[in-house]
Amino acid sequence: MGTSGRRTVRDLRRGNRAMLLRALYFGGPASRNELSAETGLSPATVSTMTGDLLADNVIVEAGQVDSDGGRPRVLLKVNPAYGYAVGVDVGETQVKVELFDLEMNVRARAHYAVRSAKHDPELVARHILAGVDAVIAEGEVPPGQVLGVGVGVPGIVEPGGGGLVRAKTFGWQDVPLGALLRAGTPLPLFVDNGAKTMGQAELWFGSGRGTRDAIILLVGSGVGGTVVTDGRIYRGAGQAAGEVGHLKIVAGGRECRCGARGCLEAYLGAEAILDRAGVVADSADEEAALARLLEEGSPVVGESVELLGVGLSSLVHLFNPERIVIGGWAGLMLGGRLLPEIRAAAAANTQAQPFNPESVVLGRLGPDAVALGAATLVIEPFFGDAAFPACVPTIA
Amino acid sequence: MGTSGRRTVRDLRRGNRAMLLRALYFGGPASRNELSAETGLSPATVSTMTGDLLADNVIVEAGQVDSDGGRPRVLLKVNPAYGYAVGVDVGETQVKVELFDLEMNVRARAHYAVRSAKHDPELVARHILAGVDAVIAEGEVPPGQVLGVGVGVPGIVEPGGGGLVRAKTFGWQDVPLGALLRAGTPLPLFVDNGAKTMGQAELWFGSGRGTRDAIILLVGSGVGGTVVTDGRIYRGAGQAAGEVGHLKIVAGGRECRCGARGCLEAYLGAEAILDRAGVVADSADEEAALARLLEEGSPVVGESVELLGVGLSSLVHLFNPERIVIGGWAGLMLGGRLLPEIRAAAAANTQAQPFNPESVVLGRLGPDAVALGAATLVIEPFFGDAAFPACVPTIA
DNA sequence: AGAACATAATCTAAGGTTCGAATAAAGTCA
DNA sequence: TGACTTTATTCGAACCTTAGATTATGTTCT
Repeated sequence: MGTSGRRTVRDLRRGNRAMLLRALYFGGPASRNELSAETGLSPATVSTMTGDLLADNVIVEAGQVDSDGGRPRVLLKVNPAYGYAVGVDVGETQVKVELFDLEMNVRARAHYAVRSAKHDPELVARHILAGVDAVIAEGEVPPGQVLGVGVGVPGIVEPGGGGLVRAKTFGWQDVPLGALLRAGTPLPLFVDNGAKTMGQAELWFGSGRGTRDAIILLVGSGVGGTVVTDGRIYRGAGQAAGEVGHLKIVAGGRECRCGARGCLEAYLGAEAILDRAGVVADSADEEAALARLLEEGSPVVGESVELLGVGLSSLVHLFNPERIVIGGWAGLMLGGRLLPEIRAAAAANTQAQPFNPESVVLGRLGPDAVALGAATLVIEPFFGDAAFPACVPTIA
Repeated sequence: MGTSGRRTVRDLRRGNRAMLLRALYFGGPASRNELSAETGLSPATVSTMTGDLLADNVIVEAGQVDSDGGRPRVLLKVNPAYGYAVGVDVGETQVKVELFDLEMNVRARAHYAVRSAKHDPELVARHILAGVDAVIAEGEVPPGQVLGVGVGVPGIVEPGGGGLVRAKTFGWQDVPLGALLRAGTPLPLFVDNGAKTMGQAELWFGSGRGTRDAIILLVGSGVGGTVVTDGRIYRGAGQAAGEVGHLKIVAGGRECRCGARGCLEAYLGAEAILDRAGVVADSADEEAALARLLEEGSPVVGESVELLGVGLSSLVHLFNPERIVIGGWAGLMLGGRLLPEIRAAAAANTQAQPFNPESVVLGRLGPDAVALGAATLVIEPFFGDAAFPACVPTIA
């Protein structure tokens, strides 16, 4: 089984081109010589290939480096203005739309507040579409240069390319977001879980950079996650893998908003922590309330750290990751003060296999990472290996 | 990052050859035409390639199928006598050595009883080496046709190709099994965790066949597991992924023999179940004792099913597998009577994402699967994609 | 200033691969 | 026996990468 792999010589070239582009994108500006060493391709191949890429305007020259006795190397880099990607973050309280160039500089932003608890799908779709138009106009991007729109949403996106979203806690039950957006724009569309887009952002540009096997935890109001295996986000058979929030840590424990018992999310998101501490807070006030709890040194905080350690230990035993990144606003708040304690709790529960506590680190990207990661969905196919079509499908 | 993928045209051919071989190995006898359809290669390529393979004696003709009005198709299959693989199962009570042909028929067997609780590494190595010689002699295999020896051991095999084994519960602490064996045979050696070799056996020939994303649980005296992602066993950054036995299901719960608390293995292996029921049993009597417990309908059994359901639910949320296979003697004993209850328990805890209870199935291979799977380690490189060197490293 | 040297990039010829189209092979059926 | 069908092979064309030679563009020594 597995009819994967390249077949013909032209696939070979496509793959090598993607590899070169990847090396250039993640390896910063580099000379043709360095590219040759990095990719294993011969200098001749690199030369012809970069020639093509320059002609296609995908890459540009980026100055040259002083020589030490020979012809100076001219540096190449991906052309940031070759194309642009729109990233959308559909959150609890707002819809954020951002336009990025290929270097992931933000060129334009648009925000739309959403009255909390009410997330009318059609309204959200209208916000997104309006935002896309707005940022493209504001960014003064030539039409035709927008490569696509990536959307990070709560919940699970069903496989199949329809962009059907199931997010019980968000009030969405089989919402055809993909179809709603498809009707409003001709641009390529990608819809994925927001925790995964954030994970991809941390993987590409943040604390997960350079790892092949990692886990990125998103601890906000709830708990989400991203599993990285062999350098790519693992999505499982039905695009639903990595739902760390519903990892069970206490059999028969607290009831989770998903309906089951003992989920990590029933103990660990900001909502759960505050609830356990007996604090009543609106979702807008959660941040301040959690900060207060931390300040007071509530015993609930200590328990949360212990329980997080238990969860991390499960993840370590199952995935044996090279690194674990804790992100999300609540995760960063907790980890910012208590990272040593978190590491210790994870280590105490991890006896059956080697574990380096320092492999647990904090995320480096802020809360904007969801939109940033969503935008990476758009450009991933360009750099991605066509032999691995495991990325999010385009909305048909 | 990721300098993977094919580079040159010759790699292309190697990859296509492997793909063809894989199609032939798992797709049973097939005609050239079917192979062309299966692999996507043109008939011309299949023809030249099969020509090579026939000349190399890797494949053979396997009769022909009656035509319905045209030239009959001649069937091809992998030549079972092209080479042989030895599989070794290092268990608690014995060392099992078996010789397989490429069709995985057993050609010879050798067993060595080990006094329980005492697993002197050098003695085990001597048993293995003696067994290898014995089965090769008994199987009357021409020397030079043995492709290698695969060994399934308890515990974790460190990465790096040294075959260093850490198995706390087995009494092994950094045992250089690879080196011990290397000193006694020139054959290619592969050492891997026994739960993973069993998993590979179920994946290739048993209940996991045909899946790309699966989890295979080995419930015996303890609990082990195998995670299959994208059709291959996932090993993580340090070859230690898939340690399902130490997934935590009760924070702060029962102490596990690994030293931590609340592990699945502290509740679910035969040893733990009997212990929880207050039954004292030697490892040789475990099987009968567990059967008795089941017969009596002890409440501990019901609890075990519930806890297994919790564990399965965690696995589903994290991996979103297409299938979960329950294997191992205790798993089969439990599942043989209580599969519906296990499925129900898993479903009850899985609210946050789609879950088909019938994706939980029982293993189809008996306890011999560990040795069988160990033998697959030997032949995997032949069929494996060279672009994915993620398999167990050869012992240097 | 000019020659010698060093490193980077490109060009050319060669070897290897898959593919499409034409051709050969081996049957069935009327 | 001859027409038809289906399977397998052969051959030339189109591409791709590479090694080695060549060209380009510096530095450094005399």
